Amino acid sequence: MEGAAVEEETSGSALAQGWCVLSLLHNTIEAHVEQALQAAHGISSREFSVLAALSERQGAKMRMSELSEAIVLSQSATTRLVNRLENRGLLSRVLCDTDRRGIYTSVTEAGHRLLAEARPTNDAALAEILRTAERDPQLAPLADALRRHGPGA
Amino acid sequence: MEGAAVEEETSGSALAQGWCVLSLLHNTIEAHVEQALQAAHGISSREFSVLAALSERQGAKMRMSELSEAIVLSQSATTRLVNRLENRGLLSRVLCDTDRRGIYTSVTEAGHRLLAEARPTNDAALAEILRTAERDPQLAPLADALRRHGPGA
DNA sequence: GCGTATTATTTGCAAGCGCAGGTATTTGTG
DNA sequence: CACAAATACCTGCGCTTGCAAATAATACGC
Repeated sequence: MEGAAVEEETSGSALAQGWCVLSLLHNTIEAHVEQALQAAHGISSREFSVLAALSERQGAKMRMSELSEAIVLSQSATTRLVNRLENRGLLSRVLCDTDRRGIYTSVTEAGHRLLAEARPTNDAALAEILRTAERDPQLAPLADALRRHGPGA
Repeated sequence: MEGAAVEEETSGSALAQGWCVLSLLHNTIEAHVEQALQAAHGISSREFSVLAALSERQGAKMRMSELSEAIVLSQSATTRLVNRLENRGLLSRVLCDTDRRGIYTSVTEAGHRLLAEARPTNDAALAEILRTAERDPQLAPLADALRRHGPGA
């Protein structure tokens, strides 16, 4: 009786309902991962994602505009995010010699080390919150899809 | 032009990779929906979700703490978010008479009207960005799961 | 080469967020 | 009833964000 608090029929479309669930799942995971990363390594979820995204490029570098697109963040926010990480010595800016407007952002040695340290924390937090999510009937379908990382692929 | 830019092998775990994709999908959808709702009705994606969440409760009301849990937001942010919506006349606070600490937040008539107006915008923006997402091989699996709103359910 | 449009990045500003701390109310212990 | 602990909500403060405008460099037309 008391477990049946969420029985709405969602007067919005099925798509809106799905988006609502996706959003809920995302926000829940992010909050959990954020806390874990912040507590263990002093970096935010977004900062981690920047390091992770960059490290997956050859040379671990990317242009500012590419980066902002990759993490879906405004260019101004990306500039300051990179500033912060640069000030902590985790990233460094490298001028592009063929186009002096362009700036490559690259992961430093310290950045690679921090990323290597933080990855297990990230994975553990992810696994933990996903286990929890899979127990919620509303979240379970998407959570499963996430775990399997796509049905066909 | 450079459509084949995403060929990384993602040195992180499969879970981390899945989370990265989920995050990308979420942020992309949110950015798109945010713009649509803001442009057409002057409300943010979060404000819409508050109205939607409340309207699905009988009486269209909820306690502050319930609300902050439902939309995964801190209590302080929830307080101010409700303040803003209250100042616009979309929500109203109702004191709980059995526990004078508790406050029910309820959707006003104007709030219901705005929600009714904004739903089509929300649905259209959602449908549009989802069509786009389904063309991205990286996003397609999750986007499909979202459209079907769960494989089994 | 000169001037204009375009592209890449940064900065000013106001708004929203989380954390820590504060107030008001209820609950539990005696 | 008195008092401490817990609960529900609000406020001060610093940080991050997005939008719009500024800056710097390239590309194009002439």
